[in-house]
Amino acid sequence: MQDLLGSDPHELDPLERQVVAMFVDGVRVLGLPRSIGEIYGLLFISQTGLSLDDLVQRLHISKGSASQGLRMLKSLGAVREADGGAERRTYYEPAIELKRLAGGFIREQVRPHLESGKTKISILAEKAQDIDDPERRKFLSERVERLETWMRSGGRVLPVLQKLLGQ
Amino acid sequence: MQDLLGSDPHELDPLERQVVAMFVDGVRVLGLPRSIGEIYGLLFISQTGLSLDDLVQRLHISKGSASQGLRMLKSLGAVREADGGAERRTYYEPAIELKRLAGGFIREQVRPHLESGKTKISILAEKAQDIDDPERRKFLSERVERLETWMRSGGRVLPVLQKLLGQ
DNA sequence: CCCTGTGTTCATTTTTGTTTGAACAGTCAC
DNA sequence: GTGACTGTTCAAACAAAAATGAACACAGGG
Repeated sequence: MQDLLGSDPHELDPLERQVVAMFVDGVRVLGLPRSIGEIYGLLFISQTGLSLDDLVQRLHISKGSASQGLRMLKSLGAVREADGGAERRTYYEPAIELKRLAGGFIREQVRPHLESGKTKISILAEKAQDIDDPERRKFLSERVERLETWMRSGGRVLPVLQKLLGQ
Repeated sequence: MQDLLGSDPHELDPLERQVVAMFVDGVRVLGLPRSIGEIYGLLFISQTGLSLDDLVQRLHISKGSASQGLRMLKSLGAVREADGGAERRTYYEPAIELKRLAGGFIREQVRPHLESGKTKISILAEKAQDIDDPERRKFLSERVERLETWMRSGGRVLPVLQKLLGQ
């Protein structure tokens, strides 16, 4: 079904395309899947909330991708559901405060790794104590200590980051 | 050729294995390939510098991977060549100062994206001015302004990050 | 009920990115 | 020169991650 009266609203216009591409690039740096960038990008540049079906049709992605992408974006606090009134389907809007976006990313993607890292290091620290050769043991202790320093620095940095981005 | 007098020096001992696994996890968070984590991890836990061949044999990776991995680690400032005296082959040692590691990562992996992002946004800003519908144009300008704010925040944060990690 | 519209799940396919290994280049010793 | 050794390159093979789409669950409405 072609729209013969001007541009097809199902297609992205060049400007939208460019914004979407920008966000696709952006999320790749963060190690997130392409579809996340497409979805967030389109929401970011849209004046009205979009439904899952809107995303499917305009981005040419599958319902599955759109559903999973929205789930992740919600968990990151990067999109919220608009209160659609009596509407059946739900519409999504982007969160555009950097503070919120960064906070969600840190909470969901960074902190868990920091935590599990700390655990692994303490296990390592114990094992290092069991080494027989004293010289080797000393060296390992130093390196483990270094890892612990790294983790402490990481822990100190995150709150500062969040604070600086909240402006 | 089996070493019958104790552990084979070509094989990683359990502790080394664990450290390597930790770094493999770590670099994945940063979006870097597995081999980078393996190589840096083994260097980190080794008391002496290691040659390319050492890495190939102990990690069971190809010469190609080792060569490319070392190149990237050098560009990140995460390994340096030990001054091997009259030795033919070169030995590599890890940089273990967080400041240096973070600095290299920011310089090589983060800044370039920030820069290209700024460029893209200014192109976007121009295009937004060409939109006919005044309401749409106003909305787009706001969003572009928002993107510029994000970039400014990003630019402000990096130096602080480097400073905080240099301790 | 049954049917339609909305959204989720998950096994399979597709895409992307990494690793491999063979060919090659450079260097030193003889 | 020639051979042994060290390291690089890059097309092809492979593995990991993401997207697809069909089956499914759920919620109104008629």
